[in-house]
Amino acid sequence: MIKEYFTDGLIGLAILLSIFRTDLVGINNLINYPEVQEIILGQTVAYLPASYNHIINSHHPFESSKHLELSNEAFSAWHLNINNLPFLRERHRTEIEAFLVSGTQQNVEFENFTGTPTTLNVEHEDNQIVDLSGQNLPEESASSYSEATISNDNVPESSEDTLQTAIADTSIVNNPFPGCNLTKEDLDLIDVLWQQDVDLGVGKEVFDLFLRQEIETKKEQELLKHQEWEKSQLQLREKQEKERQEEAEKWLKENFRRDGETGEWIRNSNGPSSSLDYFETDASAENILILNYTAYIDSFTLEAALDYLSTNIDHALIKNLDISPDIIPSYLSDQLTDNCLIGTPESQGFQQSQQLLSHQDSLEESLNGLLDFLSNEPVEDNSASLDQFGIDLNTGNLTSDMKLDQDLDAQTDYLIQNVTMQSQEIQPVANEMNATFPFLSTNSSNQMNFDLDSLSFLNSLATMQNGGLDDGELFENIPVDSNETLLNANIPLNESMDTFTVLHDNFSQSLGAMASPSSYDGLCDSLDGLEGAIGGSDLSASSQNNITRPYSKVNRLSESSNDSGYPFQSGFSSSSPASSSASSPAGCNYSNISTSGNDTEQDPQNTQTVARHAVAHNHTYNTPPGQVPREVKKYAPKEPSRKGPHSRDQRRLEEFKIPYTIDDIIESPVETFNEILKSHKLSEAQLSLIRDIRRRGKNKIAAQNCRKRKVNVIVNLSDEMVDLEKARDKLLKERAEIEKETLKMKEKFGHLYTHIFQSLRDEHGQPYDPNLYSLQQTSDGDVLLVPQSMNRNKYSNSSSASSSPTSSKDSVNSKKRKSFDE
DNA sequence: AGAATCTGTCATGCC
DNA sequence: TTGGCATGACAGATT
Repeated sequence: MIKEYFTDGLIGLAILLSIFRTDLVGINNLINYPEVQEIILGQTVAYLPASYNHIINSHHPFESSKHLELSNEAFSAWHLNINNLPFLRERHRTEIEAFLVSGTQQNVEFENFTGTPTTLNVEHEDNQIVDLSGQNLPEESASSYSEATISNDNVPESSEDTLQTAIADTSIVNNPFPGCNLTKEDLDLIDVLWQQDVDLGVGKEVFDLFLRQEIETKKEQELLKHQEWEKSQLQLREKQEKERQEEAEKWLKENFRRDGETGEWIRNSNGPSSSLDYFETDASAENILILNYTAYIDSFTLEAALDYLSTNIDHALIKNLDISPDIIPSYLSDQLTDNCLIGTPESQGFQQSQQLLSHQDSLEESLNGLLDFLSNEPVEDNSASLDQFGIDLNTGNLTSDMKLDQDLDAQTDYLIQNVTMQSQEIQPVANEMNATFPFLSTNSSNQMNFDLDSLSFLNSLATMQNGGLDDGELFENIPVDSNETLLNANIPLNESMDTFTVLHDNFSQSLGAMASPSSYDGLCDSLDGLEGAIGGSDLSASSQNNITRPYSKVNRLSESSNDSGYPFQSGFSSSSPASSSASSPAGCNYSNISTSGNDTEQDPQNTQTVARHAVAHNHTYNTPPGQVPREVKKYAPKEPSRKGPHSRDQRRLEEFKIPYTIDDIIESPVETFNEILKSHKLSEAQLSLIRDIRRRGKNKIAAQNCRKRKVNVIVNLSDEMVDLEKARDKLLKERAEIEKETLKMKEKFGHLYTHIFQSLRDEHGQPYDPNLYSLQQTSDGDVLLVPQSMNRNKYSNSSSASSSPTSSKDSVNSKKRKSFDE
């Protein structure tokens, strides 16, 4: 009877606590371990798992759902608050449901004895029920419970003397805890607590150690099962990701060729892909599409998402995706029919979508529809689901949390998939791009009303892709220090080129996305080169620049490696005019000399093509990590004036009348070189000179390669550092949000705790003294009113009790004894 | 003139 | 053992 007085309050408290626990479980599975639970929730040694739910369900499935708010206004408000917390809604979509078990004739005695038992369930998104009242008890346990109930019912309530006698008399004969080694003191303690009408939240039978061990074993088994399931899911995801990457890699290889030296991906000039041709020949508009895709997504509001889906998704595309129209929310389907199939102009569609939005019951409903739609999409690793758009349920906005530099991987994955898919279609790629990303289309004037004429640099890019762009032109239009990657979609993109400077950091990623995720590094690498080429990118066909343009260190490195190839593969073919002239004594021209054909990183077959398309990096290797490389000093393009050993060697070669150039000596394979040494009668001095020349030449190339590698390492580390800094910032932000939510929940918990505790009354109708009692929750979610003496015992024994479950159990017994003594 | 940078060379270790 | 590569260190050239 008294318990009925505060049952709902307890339920509320239990739910609240359970929510905390549920959330923690979501954060990390380690939380499930009892030891961790103890750390987080406090010791559970004094707590006893309840088993109302399963016991009653297994024997008396007469529970009826009951809204808790019906019986407690405060809880009602709280319940609503909890449900409306974005913290919960965003992460778990947790629903809170409580069941009040209604008694029947079969268990009315039970109710009389323990008050109204309650079971609390927190139902998760995946329909997994977290039962707050205990685990799945084995059938025997339930039977045991029933027996215990009946047995205890024989004991008159509130009759201490009779109870003592009864227990004393029946403790051996009718031991309610078969297999239990509880001492008489333990049993006495339990009964004293009963008589005090202190709700232990459990029946006496749960003191059965054997039963509790079984429960714990079962719990561990479930945990293991869950972990295995997660593992298999992870493997499945990895497998899918791998397949997707392989496909993308295949596509990339069909259309690109990797520069053996720089690792950059160079487009095949005669590649078979129509999509690439599309990108190139129709370049300006489509590259703009990619860029604006990222820009648009960045500030994608929910309204915009709905608008996009409702106005622009083509049924043809849906067919391609093998999506049944049935799975599309009806309102979307209607809109699709109206706008796409019937061909409503997009501007009109936009208005209609606005009306549509206004006709929705709520933004939330719209969102659910969207989520359903996206979740049914067969492209499983479609990472562009709205979940990743940082949807704020409170505002309906896709928040700017989705920083391009952090989530772009996911977005570009989405983009890549579609691009890849489109490349296989018969239709012109442009049409499909418009179908897939209509908001990127230049026709989507209602959304992105930019002016193509202002995007001249992209035209320049297209030109560059065709190999015709001088290295300086592109970046004169692109300020390179645009570190800010967030872009507000409200920025009118047609204003000026300045708008696109903000996009610059995303530029490489977007283009990388055009290729494939697996090629992302390669393309990004090359585009990083674009990005960092402050001193002018090196398109290595810089022979045309040697006179008119200054060249940097990068130039020199690239020239020596990219231009050369390996001209001596067939021996001393180097008496070719080019080589000879390059290495003539008068022309110790480092910018033209072909000395680095031995570069192991390059693909000799493609060297010439690579040289035309290669984009050099700004490898200012003295720049400390994290620091923007300062402008590369431009060396005068004049002929090297110094009279280094190279020219001296050439002169000595002539003096010795050795009919080979320095390049011949350096570049020839070992076999050929040895044959030359043998075939000519050379003096020791001549041989020594030739060997020295070869050794120095080889070492020079090695040094150049070594320096390039060093620069690359530094650049990569710098990039990595930037990424890590961004990741750190993101995590810090997340932590701050979580702490904020936690604080909020703690506050609510405090209020609720106070409310419930003040509502409790003892058998005399007096409130419990907060100094003597406290409410605590077990690891199973049960809420107990625990005398402070037990707390003190618990804390005094905490160091030894928390080490293992076994010691916890031992400590339970000792505490019970102590409490009994008191 | 001096600092910063680039580049070739040497020495050394490793394969 | 030899040749080649990688790399630190150094010095001269260049800006």
